[in-house]
Amino acid sequence: MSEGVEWAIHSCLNLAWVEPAEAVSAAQLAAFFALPAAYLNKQLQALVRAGILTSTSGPRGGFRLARDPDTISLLDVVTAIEGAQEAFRCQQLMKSRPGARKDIDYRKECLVSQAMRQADLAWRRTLADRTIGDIKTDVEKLDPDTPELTRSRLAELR
Amino acid sequence: MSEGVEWAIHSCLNLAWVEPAEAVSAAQLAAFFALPAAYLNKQLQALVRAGILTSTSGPRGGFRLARDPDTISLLDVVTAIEGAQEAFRCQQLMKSRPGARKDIDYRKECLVSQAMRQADLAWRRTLADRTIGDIKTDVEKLDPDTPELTRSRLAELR
DNA sequence: GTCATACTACTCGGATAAGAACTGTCCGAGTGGGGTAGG
DNA sequence: CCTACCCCACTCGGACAGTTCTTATCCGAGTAGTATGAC
Repeated sequence: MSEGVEWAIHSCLNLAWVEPAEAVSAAQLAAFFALPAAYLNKQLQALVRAGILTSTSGPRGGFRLARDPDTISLLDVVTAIEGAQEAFRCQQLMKSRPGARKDIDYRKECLVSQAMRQADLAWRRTLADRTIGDIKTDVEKLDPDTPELTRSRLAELR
Repeated sequence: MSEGVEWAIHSCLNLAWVEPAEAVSAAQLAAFFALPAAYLNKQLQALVRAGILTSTSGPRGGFRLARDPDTISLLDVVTAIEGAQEAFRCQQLMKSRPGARKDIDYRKECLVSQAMRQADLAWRRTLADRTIGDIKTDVEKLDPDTPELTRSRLAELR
């Protein structure tokens, strides 16, 4: 899995902690995490295309959450970066088996494919049940200073 | 995910359908599925290293299941090909956060990492619950001719 | 006919290239703000 | 002093290289079976 997923999730968390009216530039977020700015920008663009963030050009521009953090699941973020296709893609080896039929889509019928898909669904379900808002809340419970510390640190990097 | 995973699972299934005393060469399996022989051989070597198959050199040599199909889970096969490390590897971006502590291993403490690990565990649990023996049985229920057809087809490719 | 021996063909195993995907970088289009000059 | 205009710095966005991982290939070490020749 691309490391951009981790960058994206932590960036969304930071954006959830600043004022919704205020945009944060890719350069600020990159400086915050000590990451390459241009490449992080590339990942954030993917989040914009997925409808998770909105972007603004020019001075005082940057990225904002496009919707409430409670409506952004981890699966949304992962899908935005990695793409929607599942990790295991069936090549339909069953077609090479004697007695195979041409009219069957083995991506659905093959029992191996089904088992792998079932595991993939379990993974997706777990990620879909956890939102940016959840994690934001839980982090604040562990360390109540986080919102204020994050805001001030980002302000320094403007 | 590497496509070798699918090759490996289907190869194990075929090996489960031949006589346990009889070895099947990589060339036979490759011809069966119309796959590149040398590369399939490489994947099967990984299964040998993982203790799933045993190999024999020379004429009438090849690969055999190392143990009962019911004791070989899909997770075993996936792990043999892909490696044991989970897909999401935490880079500990939390360390860049103001108020972070050096003495904490954020690969365990970071809530993002925990959420991703939880999803990974759900995926692994699903794969661990499904064995080569399970699939073998289910396929035979759908098509009782499969064992005999597989054996004879492999014999042709000798 | 039987046994020992050498040979041959076959198989795995690891070392070696080609290709793709991920990672990282750079520059241009567009935008908003601030400075400046005129009223 | 107020306003309109122009310039500039800032930001995203997509096009362009470098690096790592996956995919694919090739050749050598070792082995089992077979043929051959001697006894």
